[in-house]
Amino acid sequence: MVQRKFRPFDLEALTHAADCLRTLAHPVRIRMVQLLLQGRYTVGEIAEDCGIAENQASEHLRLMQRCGFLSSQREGRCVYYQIAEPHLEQIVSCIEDRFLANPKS
Amino acid sequence: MVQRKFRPFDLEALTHAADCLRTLAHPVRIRMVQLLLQGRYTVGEIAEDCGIAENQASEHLRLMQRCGFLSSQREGRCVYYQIAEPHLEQIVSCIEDRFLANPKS
DNA sequence: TAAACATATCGTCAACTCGCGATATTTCAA
DNA sequence: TTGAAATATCGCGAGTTGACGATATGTTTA
Repeated sequence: MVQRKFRPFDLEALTHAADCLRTLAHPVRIRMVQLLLQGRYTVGEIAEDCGIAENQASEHLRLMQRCGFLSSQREGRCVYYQIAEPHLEQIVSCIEDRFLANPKS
Repeated sequence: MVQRKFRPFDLEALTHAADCLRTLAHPVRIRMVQLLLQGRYTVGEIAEDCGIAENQASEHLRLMQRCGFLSSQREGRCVYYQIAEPHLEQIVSCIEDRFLANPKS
């Protein structure tokens, strides 16, 4: 019976949320997160899965790392990326439920 | 023990999901959805809550209506907007959990 | 019908995004 | 130490987004 209190208009928090959402709002980046929810992968593996060039993959990954979604470690020549933001699973799950589950308009 | 089957790369579905996400990825539009989750409101009321001009509010509302998030009816001079996509509550709830609950970086 | 109100649309401009080729950096192997 | 592999960064150009003032449309009241 907890009435969700209606938040004040916190422009800064809303802007931060919007920035992070926008970071996710790209077909390739959603795909990358789906892949990385399965485990850690190198830039090359991710690029191949998404069918894009390595430099583009690197750029997308950098954006998502910058807003805290991903982290990376270098191992030898390769750099492994992985999910760093635990809420991503829930968020992507919502998106899958609505947009990627059963093809509806 | 259901291993979530790893989806094929469906560019069209991913693009649609990304388009809709991008529609939500704006501080004012997130706020509008939060407000409309409480009930239906007119353009003027929404504009005032968000602290923006009516024409801008109208534009934001149009974008969200176009991708199926909102619907509207005219009643007299006023136009009422409301949530049309049931999944929005869940999605915004995820976003609030992560970004709007307790102020963390 | 004219004026006022509520909303919608248009045009413009600055800012940002994306893809892409070129180049740089880091690491390993020969 | 030279070259190749893996990744990152840069610069450009086309396209998109957002804010905003101006104008248009639809509705009610005088």
